[in-house]
Parts: sequence; C-alpha cells; structure tokens
Amino acid sequence: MGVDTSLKGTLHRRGLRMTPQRQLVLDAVRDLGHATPEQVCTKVQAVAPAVNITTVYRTLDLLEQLGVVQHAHLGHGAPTYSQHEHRHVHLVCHSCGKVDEAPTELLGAVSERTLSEMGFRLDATHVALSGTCADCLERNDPDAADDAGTPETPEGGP
Amino acid sequence: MGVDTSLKGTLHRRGLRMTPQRQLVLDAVRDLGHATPEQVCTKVQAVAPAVNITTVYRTLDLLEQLGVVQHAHLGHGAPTYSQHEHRHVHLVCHSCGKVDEAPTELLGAVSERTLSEMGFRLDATHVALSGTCADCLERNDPDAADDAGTPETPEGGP
DNA sequence: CTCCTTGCAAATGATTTGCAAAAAC
DNA sequence: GTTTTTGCAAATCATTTGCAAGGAG
Repeated sequence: MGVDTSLKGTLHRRGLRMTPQRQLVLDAVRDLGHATPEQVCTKVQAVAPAVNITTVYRTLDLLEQLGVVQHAHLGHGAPTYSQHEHRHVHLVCHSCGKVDEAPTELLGAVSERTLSEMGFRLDATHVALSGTCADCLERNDPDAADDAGTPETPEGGP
Repeated sequence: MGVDTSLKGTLHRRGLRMTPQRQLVLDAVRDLGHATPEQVCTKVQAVAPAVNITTVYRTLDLLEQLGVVQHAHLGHGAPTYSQHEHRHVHLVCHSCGKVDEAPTELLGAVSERTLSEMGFRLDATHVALSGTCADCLERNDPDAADDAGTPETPEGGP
C-alpha cells in the first residue's frame, strides 16, 4: 500500500479537481447504500440546496469511472449506486419494491458453474435477483409458499 | 386441457378484441426471443408500417397482463419481452452487451436457499445475471479467468 | 350499432448537452 | 491565469396519456 486512495488523491492523479459537490455526492452514496441519482440528489441538497441534479449525474458517472462507486440495475426503474466494499446481492421484490440484501456467496456455486460451463464470469454485486419477498408471499398466497415455478397471472379487466 | 389458449380465445374470454396489431406484436416477441419495445416495433413495422409505437407499448402491457408474455430487465436500458414458455435465466455481458441464456435450474439451489433462509421466492425468468462473457474475458484479461470473487476495494476515509 | 382499439400529438419523466459564469489549482 | 467544474435552460430519449376516428363483434 503506497497508493493514495483518498478521493482527492484519485482525482488529482488524473488532473481532476476536488470539489465540495464531489465529496457530498460520494458521502451520500456511502450513506444511502444503494440509491438512485434522484435520491442521492435529495440527500445532497439537504446539505447544499444549490447543487443541481445535473451535477449529481455527472459526478456519479465520474465516480464510477474512477472505480469509487458502481451502479446496479435493481429492476424496473432507475439504476442505483453503491460502493464496491458493500458487496452483496440485491433481492428485489417486484410486488412491493423492497430491496433485500444477501451475501455474494449465495451465488458462489452458480458463479462457478457459469464460469466452467459457459465461460461466463458473474459479477455478483451488479446482479439484482427478482422475486417475491416473504411479506408479499404471505399476503398474496398464504399456502403456496413452496412453489417457485408457477407464474401468477394478474387481473386487469375494465 | 379444455382451455382455449389461443390469443383470440384469451382475449375474448375477457371481452377484449382480436386485432392484427396484437397478433403482429405477439409474433414479433416470439420471433425475437427477448426484445425491447422498440425492437418489437421495428419488427412489426417491417410488415405493417402504419403500426404506431404507442400501440406496441400498449399491446406489450396487455399481453403481459394476460400472461402471454413477460418482461425482464436485462441491465442498463430498456426492459425486454419474451414468452413464459421460454423459461431461462439471462446472462448479460456488461462489456459487449451480449445476452446468453442458461436453464432456470441453474438457480434452483439458490432459489431454495433464499426461500428457506429469507422467505424470498425467486422468479428465475425475471432475473438478469450480469457479468463478463467468455469472449470479453479472453479479450480483456487472458489469464485471470478463474477468479470470480476477489474485489479490488477502493478506499476513501473521511 | 356499440364499445374497444388505434393513431396522432402532446405530456411526462429521466437523463444529457451547450455554454457562460464560478471555482480549483 | 488557465483549465476544470458547475448551474441553468434547452434538448433528447423513452414511455404514457387524451381524444377523436376507425375497426371488431
């Protein structure tokens, strides 16, 4: 370890500049765990109302290029940003939208299989597993809690 | 089986109407495997140029409500639509964007674990696993093809 | 003939871009 | 002082909605 890993150092090594906005965005991402650009913006604006959402987008892109944060697609809507050190698999309930987290080792065996069988290296932290959380399972389907294959066919008649 | 499974029958049972557009959209989804609304639209317009993309969006929504197609989020951009009968897990390469498919049983053990440990029922077909495909692995990283878990952890102390 | 469905145009929501002013080095 | 960064407004892209005309049953 001889490399400067501070945000300031990382920026300076590339001829980029340290600004309060960049620190605030990074802090917000750290704080929120996995948040959309808009959530990050709201958090930042709680401290510095003048910061524009444009800057948040630009800064998130930049921090990702620097390898300081990463984004994952949790399902239907916006990408969410978090830090590499929070390595976990996201479990998104597509009924209530809740995001659970599971240890990446959950996918260890799967990862090995895709690598050896198809040469595909999984990035577990970028994955969002979709399904139905415990609460919604009970709420919608009190006794079919052991079947993982039957599609539910939602109703939508006028 | 006594239930009419044709699109026309499914529609009629709910008081909805069969139209050429709906058949075309369904054919396009079947044909394309997993396609974004825009790709479906392009395919449909190859046959019927007058069909509006609005209709494609509306029809995809409808077909999904009917349980005829489903959508999955494959990563960065648009959702993609496919058929329930093609039950597979998507493996998306976030380097080249290629989409591979794996049998859903790949996630069987994971599914059992999330269900018993967290009460979370996975929907394997809705899942997109992200990572690096064999081609891109070799292209970028010719000899590190056996590591699926060691992170480089960027630091940033307050 | 009666409602459902479509096409169009305009509304919306999220993200990006151009540019001059402000800030960092 | 020079170059990067920011804020704002306008542009863009994807998706949705209102409404009148067109089509299915």
